Amino acid sequence: MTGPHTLAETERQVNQKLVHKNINFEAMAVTSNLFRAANSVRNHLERTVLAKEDLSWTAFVVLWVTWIWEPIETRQIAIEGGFSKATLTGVLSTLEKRGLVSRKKSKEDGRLVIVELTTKGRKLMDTLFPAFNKQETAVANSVAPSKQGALADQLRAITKFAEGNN
Amino acid sequence: MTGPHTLAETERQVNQKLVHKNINFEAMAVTSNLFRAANSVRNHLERTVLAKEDLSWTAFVVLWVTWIWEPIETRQIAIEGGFSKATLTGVLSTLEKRGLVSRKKSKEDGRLVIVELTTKGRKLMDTLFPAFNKQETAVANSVAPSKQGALADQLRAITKFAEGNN
DNA sequence: CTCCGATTGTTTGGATACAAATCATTTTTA
DNA sequence: TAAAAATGATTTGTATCCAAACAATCGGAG
Repeated sequence: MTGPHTLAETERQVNQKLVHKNINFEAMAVTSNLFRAANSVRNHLERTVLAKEDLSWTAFVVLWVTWIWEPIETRQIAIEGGFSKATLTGVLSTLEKRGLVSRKKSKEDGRLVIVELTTKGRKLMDTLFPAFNKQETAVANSVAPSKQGALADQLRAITKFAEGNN
Repeated sequence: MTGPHTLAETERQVNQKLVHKNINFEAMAVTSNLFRAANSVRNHLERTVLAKEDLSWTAFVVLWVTWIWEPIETRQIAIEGGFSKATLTGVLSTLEKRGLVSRKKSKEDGRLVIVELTTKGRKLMDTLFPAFNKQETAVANSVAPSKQGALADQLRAITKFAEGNN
């Protein structure tokens, strides 16, 4: 009977439930739309770009970071990509099995593992990233190009705050 | 030796690697900062608000949606919360075991399951959500209050585009 | 030199999420 | 009305991710 609610309906209901509770609605709108946007964009990019190469989101991020920085130490990939060392180990093994990256031990420090793209991996990124960026462009153009720089700045500010350990 | 890179270093390296490839850097900045921001905010809220109640992110979203709309059908919780029915089934079972929500079959349609908060669940949300919203406010105030409405609008526009099946 | 603590990558165990198959119920079709 | 299709929640199997424990290595302090 009651189908999914429109955004407007939801906001009305939320208001009615919370109006007497001294809630900051504008802040709520910022964060909830932040999550919605990030999820939908990720799904969009996975669907339109990554699916046909059978790459998970994290696998793509690993390839991307490696592409930019290679040769790169694994710990740095994890930091740059924003996931744990444990996750990285698994993803790297998969990518290595598929012949897209190579691991080798560091000569200066036997604890470190150095990662590079293989020729195959580099060739993949040479075509994959432009396609990815084309979709990024389409997504970003949902807001006027003249406003995109400011939007990125605001998101940076939010990240900076949230990463400070409050 | 090479520590984690600053944002500025990363951008310089990316530019150098891609400058000859006709890449839209501004669009790239929008999406990458969107993901960074969403992740860090989610971690921040989990750490500062949800951890002490031992609630996962999804569990909190389920409680929130139910709180606003109860009594509510499960399929609607899944749509509103943005996750699959399968995921919801598991989370609901956990929350039910902890005495925070109750399930009952619909009388009009035996396939449907109706969810409500228990008194305990309602009491939890009465204190938990204001605390949550306080952190949302702190996060949102990373950008000037006068700009927050526009930011939310831009994020809505991005979501709308990315959800259209292109 | 030799311990001892720190650092790094991997393994292990458990949580989370989803697609596909399944079961129960309702609605539609003939 | 009886069979078939559709709908909804759950179960099952699988993939992803992380924290904590672990093994290997490094760098000092004595």
